[in-house]
Amino acid sequence: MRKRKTAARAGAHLTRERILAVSARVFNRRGYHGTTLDDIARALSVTKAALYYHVKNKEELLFQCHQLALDIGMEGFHRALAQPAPPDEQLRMALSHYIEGMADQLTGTVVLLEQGALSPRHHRQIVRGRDEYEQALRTLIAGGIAAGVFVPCDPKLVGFAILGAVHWIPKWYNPAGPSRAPEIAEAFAAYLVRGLTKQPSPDLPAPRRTAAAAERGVPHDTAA
Amino acid sequence: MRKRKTAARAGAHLTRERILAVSARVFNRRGYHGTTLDDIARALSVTKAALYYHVKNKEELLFQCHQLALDIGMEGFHRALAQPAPPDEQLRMALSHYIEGMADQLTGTVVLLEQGALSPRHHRQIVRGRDEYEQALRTLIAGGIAAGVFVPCDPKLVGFAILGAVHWIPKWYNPAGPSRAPEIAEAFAAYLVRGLTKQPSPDLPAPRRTAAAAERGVPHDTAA
DNA sequence: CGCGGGTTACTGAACGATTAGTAGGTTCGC
DNA sequence: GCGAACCTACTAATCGTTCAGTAACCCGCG
Repeated sequence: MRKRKTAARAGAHLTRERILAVSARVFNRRGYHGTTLDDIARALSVTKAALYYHVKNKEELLFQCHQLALDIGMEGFHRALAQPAPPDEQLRMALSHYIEGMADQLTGTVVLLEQGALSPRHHRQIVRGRDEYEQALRTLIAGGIAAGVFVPCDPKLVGFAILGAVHWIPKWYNPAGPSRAPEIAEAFAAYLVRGLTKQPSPDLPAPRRTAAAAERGVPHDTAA
Repeated sequence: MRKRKTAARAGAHLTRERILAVSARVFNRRGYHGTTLDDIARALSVTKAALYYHVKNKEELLFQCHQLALDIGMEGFHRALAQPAPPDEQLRMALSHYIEGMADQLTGTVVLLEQGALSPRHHRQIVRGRDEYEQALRTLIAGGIAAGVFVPCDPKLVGFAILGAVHWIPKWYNPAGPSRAPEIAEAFAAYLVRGLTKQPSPDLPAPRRTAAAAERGVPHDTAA
């Protein structure tokens, strides 16, 4: 796909993966336009010019982040739909995969956060991918309703609610915090699916300690 | 609070409210740093310098947006908690008020979207307000669990899920679109509360037409 | 009634800081 | 000694902010 040949050289600190992961984190924290290439370079302990050896420009960096996020999301969906399971179970799987992927690989990337940040060509491509993802989600929800598993509702609005909850995760997720990615994925998927299912499903995953003890929050973006 | 005396003059197109509402919309679309004062001025059909007659600077504009969003949120909570109603009904009221307020008054403002955009003083103030709001939400959820109305779960994580769903609304909400604010507020509140309640609550508000017909999406940030 | 000082609500132009992107040199492993 | 990987130092452009001016309007004074 790209010119990578013998890139895993000796002192090659800078891999495409590392650059993408760090960029995504900084983009999420400070916004695309609020992030300077020096910010990213500093987070990678290199200079700005070193980045330009690996990536074409800043916009391309953002594009790759979006593309990766979409790929993770779609992969989760395809896996879930391939399983012979009821819609609620499929939805739970798809969401769980997406959330874990976002948290682990990217520390999250927000899809199309800032309009006008991507070039028109890239914008179209990402919008197309995002629409596909949203369609898949709505179709799954509508199917669940038709099958009598889900409560009647507007799949579009509920889909937006689900995506909002998931896309917001990078805003508060702290890899060093008390909640690990799999735990979050499980809790979110359970809660978000439970709002749709007709049958009273089993209890949501409870916190490790008492519910009251969990009220102390992660400071999230306070601590930076 | 301000020096406004006879401001409702003849050609006074520019009111504080209008500036805030328009700024919030543009900030939400393009991000804080991605928004130039010329963008906002153009949306208001004035020049950039005219803005400086009404507001101190760009950062102050963002601060006011955040403050207004927090005020709307907290007001909804206080109203809901003042009612002698069970936790699920209180939560529904609080969320509904917040969502309608965001959509109507501001077309939404995203709380603390870009770190480092606010001055340290303003940042502290908004973080304090946001933490209060989150605490109120978690306390309400925890209370509902203790009262046996809500399913056992982690109030912190579920709270994040709810806030994410709500804060994401400005990203796709289109005042000219098919879904009006009260409808969205009702659907969201119902879905988000339903994921918590033990008793199988009545069906979610269904779309006006068939569920399948609603699958055609608003193009949202495609159309701009 | 008119006229003049004062205020409100802006405009256009400029400045200064920031920052994406570049040009060209340097180091290090093979 | 050669090229991959990186650095230092710069440029060009954007954008927040300031500032001097100005048109329209209000109010009191003669």
